[in-house]
Amino acid sequence: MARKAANRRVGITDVAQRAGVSLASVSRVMNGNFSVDPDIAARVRSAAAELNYQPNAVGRSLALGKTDTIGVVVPDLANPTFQGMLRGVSRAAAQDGYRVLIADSSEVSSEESILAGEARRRCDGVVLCAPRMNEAELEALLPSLRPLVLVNRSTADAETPSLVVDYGQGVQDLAAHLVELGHTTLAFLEGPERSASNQARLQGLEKFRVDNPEIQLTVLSGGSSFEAGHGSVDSVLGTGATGVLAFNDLVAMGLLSGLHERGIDVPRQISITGFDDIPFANYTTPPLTTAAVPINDIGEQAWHEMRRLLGDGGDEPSHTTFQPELRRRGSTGPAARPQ
Amino acid sequence: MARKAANRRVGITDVAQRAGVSLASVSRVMNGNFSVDPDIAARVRSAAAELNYQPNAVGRSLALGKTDTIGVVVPDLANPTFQGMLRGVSRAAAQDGYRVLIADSSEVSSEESILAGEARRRCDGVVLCAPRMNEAELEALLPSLRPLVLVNRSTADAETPSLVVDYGQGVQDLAAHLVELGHTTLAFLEGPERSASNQARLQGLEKFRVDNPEIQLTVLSGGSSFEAGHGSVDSVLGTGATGVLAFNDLVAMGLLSGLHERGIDVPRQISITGFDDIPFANYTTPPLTTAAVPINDIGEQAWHEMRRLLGDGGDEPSHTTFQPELRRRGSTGPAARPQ
DNA sequence: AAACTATGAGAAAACGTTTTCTGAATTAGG
DNA sequence: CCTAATTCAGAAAACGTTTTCTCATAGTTT
Repeated sequence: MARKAANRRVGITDVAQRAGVSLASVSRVMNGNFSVDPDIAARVRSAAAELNYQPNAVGRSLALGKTDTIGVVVPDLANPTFQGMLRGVSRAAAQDGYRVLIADSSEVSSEESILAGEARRRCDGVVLCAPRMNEAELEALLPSLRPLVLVNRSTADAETPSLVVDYGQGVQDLAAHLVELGHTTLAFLEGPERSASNQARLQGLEKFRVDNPEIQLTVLSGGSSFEAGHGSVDSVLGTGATGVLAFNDLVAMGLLSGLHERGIDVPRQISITGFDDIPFANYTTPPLTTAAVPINDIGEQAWHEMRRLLGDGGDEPSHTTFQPELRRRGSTGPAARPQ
Repeated sequence: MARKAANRRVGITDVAQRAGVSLASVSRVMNGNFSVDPDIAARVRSAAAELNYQPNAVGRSLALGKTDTIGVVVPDLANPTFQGMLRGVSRAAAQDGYRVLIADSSEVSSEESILAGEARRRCDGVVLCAPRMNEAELEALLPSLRPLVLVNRSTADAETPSLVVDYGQGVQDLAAHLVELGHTTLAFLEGPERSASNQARLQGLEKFRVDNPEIQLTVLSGGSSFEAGHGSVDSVLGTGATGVLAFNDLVAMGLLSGLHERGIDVPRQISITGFDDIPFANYTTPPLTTAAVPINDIGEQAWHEMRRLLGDGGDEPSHTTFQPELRRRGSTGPAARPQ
């Protein structure tokens, strides 16, 4: 059959021609902006329907100077935390008719700035979640990314809103919970060294040390994945700790699994805490005691900040801090009596 | 300070002016397309650098007639399966310099067609994952979405590539596995009735029934979430089945958790199988026996099909079927001897 | 040395919209 | 009944690029 013909996409011009009116009128009808003769409106509408006219978004964006799209940069799409954030942003933005372009830096922090820049050029704004990017680079990039909302990261610049989690407080709450249960020897399985949120946890633990000089606390290098936790069994056991603060739920689950394989009972012999309260933290055996981070809300808030930036920009940019909430579950229990 | 000034974004015109050349030359230099006098090139480059020129992607897209972006429509961003698919597409597309716009229909199937249409208008193509959309609607929508790649769904139209999973075979493999373990009374906890993949499973089980007339198989209505599984404990126990085929891993995990609360031992008293092999299926206690769906690969393949569609379109559109792979793990075991 | 061919820079058209501006018609007011 | 104000359709400019086309210049060839 004829395949070459009618190949060109139908544009506003075709509709105008068919309806016997001008481009301007078609545009007006389609956007319902100005009053236009009902007769013309009807003609345009039917012409558009007959031709199955779909307005071209790119042309529209160019004329309007906006894309109704924001970019979200995340370090790793496989990580439940960032998935949750993305989902929160996406749903909230959709409510206001905005779409989300994703940029997954695949944990390659050198890519982050490039991706963020590219996203910004295609979108009206960027939500940046780049825990590993160093401060100087971020500072330099900042102006060219605006409107920008930072997640899990703050900056000297007061103009850009940021949503951060009080990891320091959260880890102190978890440690206090363990102490309360009678644990006196703790270990912290730390995350990626350069990660901002890892630093925050370390600072929190420093404070904890000052407040609880009698408690022994060892810091172990680890990572942020299930595998990192799974591989840390030996070093954890080496410390003799009865309470382990894992960097996050993923690590805790890995550790849990590793200890299980060794026949070590959790929480009877060792108590474990996670961080984040990812959806599955509740479903491990035993369920994970953790510090819950309202990650969906954070994503939603990130959008709200962005919307403010895109709109009038009325109020001051806000710098919200979210307090993690302790969830006591089965993975922590009373310390075993020193035999 | 001066804030109103220098407000306008710097465009190609500014660069041309500063370098003392024409727009055309700037464009040529920026894209490195044609040979251009080294002296001019240098002038342009330094001008661009001084002004910190960032080419406007929308203008570029309009001129080029392409956005280097594809849309991905998923029913639920909270579902690990779709997360995996999205990630696969996103990473593969990024390799080829493409970006992904996400459209989360939040399980509202009436939104799917609208979202898909909107995504298409903003992008060069659409990867559609809409298990609930009815056949007629899909068929009607098809032409306006092209280039289109269907995931987990096929259509009469041979032109649009599709990536499907052989759920029928997978569920038969799982059932056979249970039979092999000595189970004679099975239950299938079905998913959303209208879901295409649920239908495929039911068909597979019909075949299984024919092949194994001696096995008793009850179909129970359920859902696709953890909660659905968790809430099905009673109806499952009511069937007296010793082997349960859950719609997917999420449902299986919910069921597992519910049975655990009731003090029912898995797999000693009841064996459970999932479907998909989501990342956490391996980390439950006991780990889930399941039919592994290579969801990341599917996403990657979806991109490859899309790339073909966007490119020369050389070969025939392919309709790939992925075979789930049985993963024997701890949640299934020998049937208890009838006392 | 003259004519012809590369080479490459600039002017202008194109992409598909929205919106300002212009001008004609219609209505209201004096 | 005529002028002024108002409404609304169409022409044209604008958004920011890329690319075709035109033309001048420099380089080759006879």
